[in-house]
Amino acid sequence: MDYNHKDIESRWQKYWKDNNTYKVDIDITRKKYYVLDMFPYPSGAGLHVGHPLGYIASDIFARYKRLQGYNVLHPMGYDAYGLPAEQYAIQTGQHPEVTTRNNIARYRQQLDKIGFCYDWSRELKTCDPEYYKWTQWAFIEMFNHYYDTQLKKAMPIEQLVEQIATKGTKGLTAYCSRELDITPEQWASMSDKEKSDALMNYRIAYLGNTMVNWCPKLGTVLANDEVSEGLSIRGGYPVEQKLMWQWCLRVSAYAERLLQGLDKLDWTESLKETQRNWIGRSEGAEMKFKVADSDVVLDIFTTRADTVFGVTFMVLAPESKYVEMVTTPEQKEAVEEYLQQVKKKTERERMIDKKVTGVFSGSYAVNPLTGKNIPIWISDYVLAGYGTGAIMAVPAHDARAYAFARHFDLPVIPLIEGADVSEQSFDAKEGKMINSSNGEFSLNGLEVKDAIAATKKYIEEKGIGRVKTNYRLRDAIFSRQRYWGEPFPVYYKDGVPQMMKLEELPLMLPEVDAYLPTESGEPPLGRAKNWKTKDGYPIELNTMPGFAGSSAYYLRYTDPHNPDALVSREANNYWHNVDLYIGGTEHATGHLIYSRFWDKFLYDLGVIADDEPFKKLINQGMIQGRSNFVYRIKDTNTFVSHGLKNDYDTTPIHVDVNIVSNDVLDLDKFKAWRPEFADAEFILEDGKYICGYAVEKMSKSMYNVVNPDDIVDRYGADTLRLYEMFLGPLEQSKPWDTNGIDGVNRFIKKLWNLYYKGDQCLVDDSEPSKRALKAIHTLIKKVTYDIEHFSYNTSIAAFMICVNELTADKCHSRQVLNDLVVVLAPFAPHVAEELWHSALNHTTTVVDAKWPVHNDEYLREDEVTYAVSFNGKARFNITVAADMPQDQVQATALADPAAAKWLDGKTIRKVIVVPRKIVNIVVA
RNA sequence: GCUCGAAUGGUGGAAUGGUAGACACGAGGGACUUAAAAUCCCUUGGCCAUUGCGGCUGUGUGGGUUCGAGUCCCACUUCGAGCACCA
Repeated sequence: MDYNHKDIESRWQKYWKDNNTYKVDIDITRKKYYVLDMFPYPSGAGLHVGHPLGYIASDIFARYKRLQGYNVLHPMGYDAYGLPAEQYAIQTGQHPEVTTRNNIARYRQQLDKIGFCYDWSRELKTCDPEYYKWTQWAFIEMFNHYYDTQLKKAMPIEQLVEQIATKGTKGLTAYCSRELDITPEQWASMSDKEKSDALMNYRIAYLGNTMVNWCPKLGTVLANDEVSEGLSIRGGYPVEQKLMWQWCLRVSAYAERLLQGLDKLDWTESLKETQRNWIGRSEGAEMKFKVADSDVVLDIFTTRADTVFGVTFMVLAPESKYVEMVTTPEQKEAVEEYLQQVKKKTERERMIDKKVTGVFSGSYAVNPLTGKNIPIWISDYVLAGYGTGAIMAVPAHDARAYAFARHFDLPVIPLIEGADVSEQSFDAKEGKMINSSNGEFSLNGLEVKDAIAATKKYIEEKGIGRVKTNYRLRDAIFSRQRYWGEPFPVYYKDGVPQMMKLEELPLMLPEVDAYLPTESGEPPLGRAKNWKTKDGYPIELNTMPGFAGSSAYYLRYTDPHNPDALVSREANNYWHNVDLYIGGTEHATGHLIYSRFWDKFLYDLGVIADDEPFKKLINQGMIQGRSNFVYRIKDTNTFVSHGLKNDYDTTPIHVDVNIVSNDVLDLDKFKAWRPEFADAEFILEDGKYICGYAVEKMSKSMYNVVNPDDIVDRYGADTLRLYEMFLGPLEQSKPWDTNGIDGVNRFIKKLWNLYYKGDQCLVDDSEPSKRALKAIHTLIKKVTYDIEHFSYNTSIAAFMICVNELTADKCHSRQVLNDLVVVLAPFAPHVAEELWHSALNHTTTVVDAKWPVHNDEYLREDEVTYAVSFNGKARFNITVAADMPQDQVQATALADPAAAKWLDGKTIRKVIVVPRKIVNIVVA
């Protein structure tokens, strides 16, 4: 029989399913290995060939590990909550659950065709109440904990309450939004509402009145990672800053641990760097500047404490709380006008508009080192959300302050020797300090680095300031004004938020009559009937954001049906965290930060055993589209082939890549493609119509989407799997080009035809030749190494070489095929399984076989050819016994008649023998 | 602007500091076939030679280290990614 992928693949997929071949359970006799893919959001468009790239890579690794004897957990599920389903629901009125369910069914169908070894009994969906019960639970736990800066971990809020009640807030070691000053007596007399408000300063999940990214078009707030350059990532709509009451997660409390944790992770440097940037640790000092003739003290943050002597003005963010305190009556009108002006601008306008704007507050601050008065300005170039929202401006050594000073004609005092500040500021942190002395304390002559340290020490001693580390990482805004998300397990009693009890969970997402905000502007849940507790208290109307459900899903897979816990201790102790995580880099500052945060929190609670979720992470590259073009001659219906298009005035038109093969257009299919092309005419070259091409994003509108189903149908899943891996290095982005798939398809056919001639199976028990043994053991060695290093493309090249060798050797040895099939099984499981049973007559599945170990014995050569070179230039070859010692190789090379020509009386300075490669003779 | 990564044939891409271009696509030539498809064989970085062996050159640019550099170091160019009024 000829190789028939349809028959083989459907048969084995059914077998695996019927026999639960890939179901795994805790087995303490075997070591575990956990391989995870970033689960997909099931979009309406289905999978294109780019999606399975990472899944195939992880599947290969999972199968490999299993063959090596590990108990491999390899699950799959769906990130089912999300905006597209909701927007579709708004347009059509169809319940998002219905569209989500349909999309999931289609995804599953597509995935099943590719032959993955997922344990589907562990499948999960984030919108499943049995799952989101534990998302809600984690939120409640976050509400009930604070972050202790001394112990560096989350602690129960009751402990904090007790401390405040007995000792007040003085000396608390709790990470907080702002420092409070409450005595035990005051605490005792506070109302429930006041206490609740106070505690919101400490809770890890808290209700905060914070500046948020509000996207009017989407009608919801967005997290920082969902916004780029002032536009929403989804949709690209403008985002404005707005003060709103929102649920937040105190991710910033974990900034240092999130940063430190990166060091021990096996992730790519670039991804770790991205996270480091995002966390944005910066060491500096917080300093106090008294306001002249007032009790107000400005706290500012600076990384350049050394430049205090050059401060010529102060700047406050327009949103800063200080603005009100320092504005003088004379300046009130001007300040208010400026604040109005700033407010009108969107975040994006504020960023794009590089014009220097600002207004004088009327007040002066006192430089703590010089005692001089310096004006306090207000400008939107200072951000309210970073540091203290107030800065000391040193125009000589900061570009933004310089621009500001020049615009408003403020003085510039250079502090570094030789720095020319007549045209621009000198921002570099190097050079010797000048102009920096007040008689008592001097930095003059010091290097910048030493000056920073000296100043920090001095201001701490004098109580003017303190060393402070700031982070750019902000708390995560956790509320979304949407329908299709997890409801908050929160209700309000006299305006005080209360958490539901665990036994009341899951709090099910209610039905609504429409998915839009209510007329009064409440979120869609405002439409739900009886959205209150049984005691009649109103329930929170916001829902949770997308990252809520994806933050701990990897834990749930290890114990997916547990009704009593997110994950049992037993399951967690066995499966631990993810050994290998594969997914796109687009989640670098979103999911991968939140998940680490969530994990660390659960670790603090003692619920799980590891303080990092993903030990090793591989980012597969994006598969881009490869679009094809036809060239229509202007105002005609005639199309000219790519090579001749320059002779005409043409317009390029995208053409469906599925009717193009090797850039040659199928003319009949083109005419049938769209009615307006039915009577198209063509100008051909060499009898063919050659299309142009370009690499673009894979998308419907470019007609360059390739559906994996079509590939599987035509070539088979094994070919698809091999080809996706053969395209290039896993981590690299590359365009999908169906040209070339014939190569790997031919490989499978060659393999098949090596062992089958018609119906006759050629496998025999003959002793394999030396050549065959060398071929197969080279393969085993190479593939083992390559899988460990995720270099799948070179593995596949190794398979091709091996099969070519075996074909040339006419090797039908059972022993050789046995090893070949096992190492092939991770890559092309269906054809491997078929050969395993039909050709080798095994009764177990290849899945349970044992990974072979290569034997160096077979790789050893009898003779080795060395290239003999003189001064690095290759001249001739010598062939000697493989085990000849190096000095003899040298002697042989020098004694060769060909050497005489090059030696020719010259002095030999050195002879270098590189084992099995080169003999280099250095002559002078 | 700062940080990170990349640059190799017509194309995708191989090369622990050791004969650059594995493997595959495409292209050209040939075999089989009435023909096509499929399959198989040969050639395929460039230039020169091709009655022979072969010779020269070549991994974005310019330097350096080394017996020897695609690989290491320095400077530059281009492209990609991340961050970006973060004080």
